[in-house]
Amino acid sequence: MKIDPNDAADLSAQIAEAIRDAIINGQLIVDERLPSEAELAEQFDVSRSTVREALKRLAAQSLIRTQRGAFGGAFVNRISFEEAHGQQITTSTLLLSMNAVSFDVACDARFAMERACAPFAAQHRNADHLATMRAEIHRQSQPGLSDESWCASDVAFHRALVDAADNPVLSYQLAGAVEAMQPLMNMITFTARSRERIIALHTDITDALEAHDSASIELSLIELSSYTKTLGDDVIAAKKSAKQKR
Amino acid sequence: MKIDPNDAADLSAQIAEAIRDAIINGQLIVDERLPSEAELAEQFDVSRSTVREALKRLAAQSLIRTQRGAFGGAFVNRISFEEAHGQQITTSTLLLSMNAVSFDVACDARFAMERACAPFAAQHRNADHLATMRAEIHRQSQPGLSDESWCASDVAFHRALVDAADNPVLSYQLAGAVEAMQPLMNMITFTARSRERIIALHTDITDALEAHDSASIELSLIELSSYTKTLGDDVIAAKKSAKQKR
DNA sequence: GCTTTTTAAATGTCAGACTTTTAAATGTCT
DNA sequence: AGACATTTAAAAGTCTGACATTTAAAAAGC
Repeated sequence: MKIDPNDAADLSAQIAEAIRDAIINGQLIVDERLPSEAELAEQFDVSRSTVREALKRLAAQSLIRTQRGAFGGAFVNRISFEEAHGQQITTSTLLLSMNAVSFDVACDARFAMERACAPFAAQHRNADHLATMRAEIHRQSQPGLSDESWCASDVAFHRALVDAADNPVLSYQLAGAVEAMQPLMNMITFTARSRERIIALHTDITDALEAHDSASIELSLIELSSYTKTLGDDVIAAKKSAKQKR
Repeated sequence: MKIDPNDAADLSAQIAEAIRDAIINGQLIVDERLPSEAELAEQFDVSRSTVREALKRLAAQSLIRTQRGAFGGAFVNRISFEEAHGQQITTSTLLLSMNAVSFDVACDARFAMERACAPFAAQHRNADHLATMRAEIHRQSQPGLSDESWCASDVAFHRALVDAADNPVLSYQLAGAVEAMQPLMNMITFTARSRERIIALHTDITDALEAHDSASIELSLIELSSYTKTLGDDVIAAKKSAKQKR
């Protein structure tokens, strides 16, 4: 593990990179303890503060965890799906909010990926998934449900659909995309009529899932996608005309 | 921006979280300059080192960038698709290598997401995408191509297919998954016969893409997925029997 | 043999100094 | 007046050394 003296980057960034590389190509294995900060400082010939900044960088990416006290130190972290999922959400959310991604593009991506789950979900769904989805549909039917609760229930419904695919890799990717879309979805005010339409599609999806009918799930998702895009575009159009009036 | 004195976490983690939250709910906007390290230290009533550790955490997630010199400082970063993509690859790669994800599960996820691109790719593909894909097929046909070059060409081919969908959100998610699968794909030794089969499927995909025939693309991808899984399973079976002999 | 106390190693935090980088401000020359 | 060189100040980057806190093992006490 060496650092390049010609590299223009900061020392702490170089050290973080060296350690990250060592983890990625397996020179450091999961749960292995790194040398102490003092030892690393000596190895890299830098001060302890510099080593610490490097370690904080790695900790921010869940590559290591630190433990205080005797026999503590920095350990290579086994990154869990949950942690990776959390990072995905943060990154995707910011990406969408900062890059003027159009509602349609985000919506297309989200439902396309969800559609990708359909065949697996149709195959692996169990009673729990169906029960969750029906429960969320029931909640969505309650009159007087706030927009916020509606959106939360919508996420829960789709999350159950994704989880039904029983593929952690897909779940992690998808759930990230679904949640990242939430801020955009929250712009939409769901009227009673639009809710009714969405609930009908949710019911279709759940029925098709119960019948192991992947093709029907996909069809309903396509409809749901285009309907959602319509709603989103309406909101945007309304905003634009309000701006022109001013 | 306050920190909770009852929070058990480290100060630098708390400060990083406070600033991250401020960025996410838009209290700090893109390209806005944060107070200097000295000012932040005073605001949060901690030492400069602690502030610096917090800032390094944020820098590791591309949430801020720092610039030295007068009128430098820490600025809220507009996270680009490319950066997000890079983080995705690191995270996904580690996730797969550390969590004993089965080849089949990873393969399913990868091709499912790729299949999700098919309708959009069929619609938006242009001559460039087709040319890239045909060029990669040509490269793949060269006898004596190393396994490494074969895999690189395979990635380039699928990347072109994904890019043809013309949806940056999909590209970013997909390309991450495809590249994260590479270490697993590299375990496979591609024989002349298996290469021939894959090239035939690549050709089918490209032809279907040219014909705007989304359904055929999906069919070929399903075949490619199951064929890839067969190859992977063979490798795993061979390893197992070799182990038993020992 | 169990409980309590001690101890040492490690991270977390702080204060202060010095170095390097950078862009604006100032000065100088034509 | 404009172009170029120099100065300067602000800010991040780094280093040193100290102290606080946490923690688990080791030692002591019963």
